[in-house]
Amino acid sequence: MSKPTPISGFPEWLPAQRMIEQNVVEKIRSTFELYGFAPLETRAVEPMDQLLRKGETSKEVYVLRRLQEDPAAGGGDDALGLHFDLTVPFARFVLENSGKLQFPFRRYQIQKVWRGERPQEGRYREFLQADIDVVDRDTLPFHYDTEMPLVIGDAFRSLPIPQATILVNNRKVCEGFYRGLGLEDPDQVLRTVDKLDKIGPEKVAALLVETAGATDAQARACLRLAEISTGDASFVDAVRALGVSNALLDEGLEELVRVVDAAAEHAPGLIRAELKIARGLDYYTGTVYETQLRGYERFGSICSGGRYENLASAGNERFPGVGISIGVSRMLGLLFGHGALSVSRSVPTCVVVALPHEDLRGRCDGIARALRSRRISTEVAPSAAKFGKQIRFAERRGIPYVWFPGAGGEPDTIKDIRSGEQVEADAATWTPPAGDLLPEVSGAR
RNA sequence: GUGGUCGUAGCUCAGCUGGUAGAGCACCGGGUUGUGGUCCCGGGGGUCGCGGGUUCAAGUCCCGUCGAUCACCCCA
Repeated sequence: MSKPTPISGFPEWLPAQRMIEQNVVEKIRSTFELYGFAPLETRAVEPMDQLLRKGETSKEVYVLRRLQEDPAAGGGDDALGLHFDLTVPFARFVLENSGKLQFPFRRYQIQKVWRGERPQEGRYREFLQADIDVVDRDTLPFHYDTEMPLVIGDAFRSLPIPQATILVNNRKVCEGFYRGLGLEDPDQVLRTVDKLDKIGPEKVAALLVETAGATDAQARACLRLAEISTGDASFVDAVRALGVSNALLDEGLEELVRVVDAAAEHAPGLIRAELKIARGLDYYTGTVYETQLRGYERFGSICSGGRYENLASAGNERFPGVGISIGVSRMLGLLFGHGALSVSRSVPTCVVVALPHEDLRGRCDGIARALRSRRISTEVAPSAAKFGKQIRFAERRGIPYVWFPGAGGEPDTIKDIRSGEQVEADAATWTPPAGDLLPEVSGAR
């Protein structure tokens, strides 16, 4: 049998990286809970018609099929697919369980999702997302739109990663502006303007004239709007200066100001109003978020979301929501790729108990048990090799301490192999410095 | 899903116009007969991503495929 090879787009981390991931996820999770988001996990699969309810994303959905299956039965409305985000399954869950939930309902979900896209650095087919959403019945107060970035800001500040900037826009601003200009197809304009960074203003203007029925003047105005980017509420003056008036535009500006002002008060420097960002998903109706990491701008957003007015609705019931999702795998993949994250050791072990002789394994196991009973991660050396080798066993793994059972009635000793310092110790009482108890994750090298 | 670039030891790479694989680091052993990291000596390890083709002969040329990466699409 030949050597197995990776499957494109399905990353597998080494233990050291997995420890970083677990550490990062735990910090994100605790931040979410600090804000009162309740834990939720939904199944990995959804009926295809649920997944395809919004937008034409069908080509990226992985379909579930049994090996022994009647070919004629596949592909119906009841076919199953792996979820490609956590918002759509959540919307379904809310509709299904609305009678058992209290509203406004705020929950977090940290789960794998799957997309059949072509992988690249930081883009995978199987990846982890950490998502928060708030939904309410009929209407959802706007202040939740201002809260989302603050939660994310706190989560990111708890991690040893480069500075994150959340870019915010509001679809009402764009749509209102375009309509105020007299453009009939705001969605088409939005899609075109979204290409600004890739193809440049000249080509966008030409495309607007070509595909969205814009005049040269209208196209120029759209570009002027897209240029606006401010860290405070001054974007309003910049928009007003373009001389377009429209009720929806006014509403959008007012909302966007509230988001920016809230961040200015609680998390200065976290947010920029960036009027060119659009977001691909078509269920967003108001606020939209994207997030860049300093130094990693070219890799795009590692955390995005927005306001959706109609995603969770069935019959008379309607549950508008707002949410944002951290692309954990994407973020880690990028940082790993640039050597920007490290752990103090490659295993959880804090202490290796040296084994002087195989006959003493029982005594060494006892020492390990005593340490473990006080939550100190301990393993006993694999074999009674020379002490030099046993120390090297620990060193290779970054394990900071080696415990030496005392011979012939001598007291035990413990050696910090980083400093070489070795002192007497009692397994019933010895405790490592707080910083050595668990592996420490840090940024850069 | 479409197109481009790349793919030699665990890692970084060398291998000229085709002549059946090499270095540094890492790893293992010994010097140092039970306390590592330096130094010296020695050693193991490669179906040259995989499969097919051209050729007397392919790591080297051709085709396919898988993987990585980039652009498009889309997006975490």
